[in-house]
Amino acid sequence: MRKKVKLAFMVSDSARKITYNKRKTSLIKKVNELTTLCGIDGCAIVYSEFHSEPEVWPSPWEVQKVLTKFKSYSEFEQGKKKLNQESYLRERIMKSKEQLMKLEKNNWETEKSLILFQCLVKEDFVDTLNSNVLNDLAWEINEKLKEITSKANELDTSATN
Amino acid sequence: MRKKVKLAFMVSDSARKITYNKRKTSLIKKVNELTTLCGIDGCAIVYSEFHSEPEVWPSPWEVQKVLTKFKSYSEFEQGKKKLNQESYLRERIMKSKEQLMKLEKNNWETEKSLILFQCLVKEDFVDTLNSNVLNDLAWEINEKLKEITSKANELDTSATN
DNA sequence: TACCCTATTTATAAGGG
DNA sequence: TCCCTTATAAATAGGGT
Repeated sequence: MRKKVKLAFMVSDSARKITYNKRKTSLIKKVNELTTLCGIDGCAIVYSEFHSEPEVWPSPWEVQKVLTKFKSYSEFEQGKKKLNQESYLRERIMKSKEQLMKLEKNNWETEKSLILFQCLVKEDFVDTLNSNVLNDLAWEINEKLKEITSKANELDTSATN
Repeated sequence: MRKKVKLAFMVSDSARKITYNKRKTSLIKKVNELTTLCGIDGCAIVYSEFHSEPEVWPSPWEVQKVLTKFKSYSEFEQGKKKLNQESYLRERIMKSKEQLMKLEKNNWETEKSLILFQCLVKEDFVDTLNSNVLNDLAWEINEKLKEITSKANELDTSATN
C-alpha cells in the first residue's frame, strides 16, 4: 500500500475524484504559500469533470487581476510572439537536455524517453509557427480582458481606500 | 534547522529567491501531476520580481487556451454575475464554517473570534446584496475570509502537532 | 460518498561547496 | 548564485468507517 503512483490518467472514477480533491486542495494551498512567502502575484485555474465552474485561487476577482496582468504582458510581446514562442521552446528543449544530462549517469530508460520528448517538442514547435489560430485566440482574449481590466481597476480603487 | 516556516513574507532577499525557485518548481510539478492524473485542464501563472516575464504552466499557448475557457465561462455567467458572487461568498462562508467546526474541539478563544468574524461577514453580505458597491464589499469580504483561512490553516497545523 | 488514519513518498529549509 | 545534501515537515495513496 501507499505505493508510488505512476504519473498517468487514473482510470478509476472514484479514485480519480478522491485524488483530484486531495491534490487540488494541496495545490491551492501551495499557491497561497508561494504568493504569501514571496509577496508576488499568482493564480491557479483548474477545470474538472467534478465541477461545472472552474476552480480557482485566489478569488475569481483576484484571478482576473492576474489574468489582466498576463494579458498586458502578452500585448506587449504581441509583436514578437512567434519569436517568444521560439525562445520558449528553445528554453524547454535546453532544460530537457540539461535534465537529460543529469540523468545520464543514472537511468538509461528515462534518458531514452526524454530524447523522444525532445523530438515531440520540436515538432510541436514547427506546427505552432505555421498556425494563425493563436492570433485569433489572442485577439479574443484581448477583447474580453478589457472588461476584466476595468473590473480589476474598480477593485484596485476600493482596495486603496 | 529545517524548522517549520511561518507563513509570511520572507524579508531576506536571498532566502526569498531560493524559496521562490524551489516552490515554483514544485508548484508547476504539482499542476502537471494533477492535470495528468485526473485528465483535466489547468494552469498556473506566477509573477515574481525575479523574472520580467510571467512564469506559467503549461506552455504559454496552453495557458491561453485555459484562459479562453475561463473567459467563456465568465462571458456565459456575465448576466448573473452578482448571483455568482453571491454563490461564491456563500460557499466561502460555508467553508469557513466547516473549517471552524473542525477546529472547535481545539481552540475556544479562536473559535469565538471567528464566530464574531462570521457575523460581520454575514452583515456585509446582506448589505452587498442591496448595494451598488457590490464589488468593493466583495473584495473586503474576500480579504477577511483569506485571513480566516490562513488562520484556520495555522490552527489546523498546530492542532496536528 | 465523504471523512479519517498512517505508512510512504515528496517537498523543502538550512547548511556547505 | 547555483547545486548538492540531509533532517524535518508536508502531501498523499490506500484502506477503513
